[in-house]
Amino acid sequence: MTSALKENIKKVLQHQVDEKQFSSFMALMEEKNFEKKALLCEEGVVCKYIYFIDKGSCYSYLTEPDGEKQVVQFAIEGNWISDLFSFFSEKKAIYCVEALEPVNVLALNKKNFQIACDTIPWVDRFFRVLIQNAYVALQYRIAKTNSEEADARYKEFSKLHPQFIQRIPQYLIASYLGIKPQSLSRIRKESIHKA
Amino acid sequence: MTSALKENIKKVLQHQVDEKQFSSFMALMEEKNFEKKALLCEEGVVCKYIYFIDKGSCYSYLTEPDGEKQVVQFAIEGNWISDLFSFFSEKKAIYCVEALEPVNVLALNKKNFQIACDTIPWVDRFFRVLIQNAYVALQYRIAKTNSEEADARYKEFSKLHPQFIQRIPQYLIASYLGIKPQSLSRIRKESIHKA
DNA sequence: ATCATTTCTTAACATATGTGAACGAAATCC
DNA sequence: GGATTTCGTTCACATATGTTAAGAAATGAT
Repeated sequence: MTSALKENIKKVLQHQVDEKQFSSFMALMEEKNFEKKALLCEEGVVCKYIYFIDKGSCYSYLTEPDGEKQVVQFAIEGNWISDLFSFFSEKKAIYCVEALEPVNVLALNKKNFQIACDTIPWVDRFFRVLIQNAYVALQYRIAKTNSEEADARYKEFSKLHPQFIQRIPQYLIASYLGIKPQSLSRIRKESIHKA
Repeated sequence: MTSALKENIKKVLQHQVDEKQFSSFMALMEEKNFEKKALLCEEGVVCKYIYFIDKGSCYSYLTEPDGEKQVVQFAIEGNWISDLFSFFSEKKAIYCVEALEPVNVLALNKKNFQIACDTIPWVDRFFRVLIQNAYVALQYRIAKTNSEEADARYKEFSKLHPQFIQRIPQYLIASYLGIKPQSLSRIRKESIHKA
């Protein structure tokens, strides 16, 4: 259960971490399990944890005034997910995080997050780099969302996240790409013709 | 010259900072001036600084294979801007940052960034929160980009950044919103009719 | 297995945004 | 201050995506 997290830390920091320090970090995390469709964070409620996905998958979404769900992020094994604004500000969440499959996660609450940052040398830096990487990726995603048409965005998404294509319902991928399910269906059909 | 930065730090950290520590931080920054159209970062070149805008404005953009510029961020007095990926990884930048008006900035290079993080207690946290806030805002922006039509996006942008509307050419705002200048012109015309 | 629910596909039509071109206004350059 | 370029607007037409609706396919429950 711990090895995926260790790999993740190593990848983000680009170096190995001390075994004992890693154990202290692990000790601050709670193992939790959720059924499919369970909510890990809920809109309107303060989000108490940031989650590392050990097994399974989830996604976060915003609910529009008209009830539409707008998908913001997907997360599978090895990814982190939360409503960061809510977690850090302790204000009500604006996103929901929902399990797509049964999930096992390591959950870190804010008190333990603070303790980890204060007592384990690389933790502060780890989260800074983690968020930094996410920010950089998001900036690129928005540039592409604005400049490319839907078929190119889908093609890039498939290439970048082939695992997601397998495991995530198309109507959620459509939302993530900013189009309707019918449009994604059309795009997929056309891409088969061309290929 | 220093008061804008002090305000910025206070706002991000949500508390005052020690005067002496602030001076040490300031001492690590270089004052620089750029003419309109000058490049603060250039695609293909490692971006050596992160910039705090003291006076003037800039924007960052991606250049598409067909030569189109895709605007990613605007920055005016009190904002930070850079190609963060390039700055931290020391790899070639994928964005350009260009002055929209003559600008005065405080520029922080990577060596000094490290020194500041290592020697001034709140600096590490300051940059983490800064990036965190930017990440949260971007996530919201992409959700809206995907779910709202161009007229609503423009309306929200005007409301959120009235100063930008005054100072930034429309064709750049159009790019930022993911539409063509002609479409923005049409949207503006229609919004006058309705109002 | 059967039925109910959810997800995906297809089609005809509606609408928003893109494209190309023209023009004038404004800004910039000598 | 006049020449030149850049920017904003408008229009007619092209195209991508949305909408509505129906049914097929897949999934889940009993």
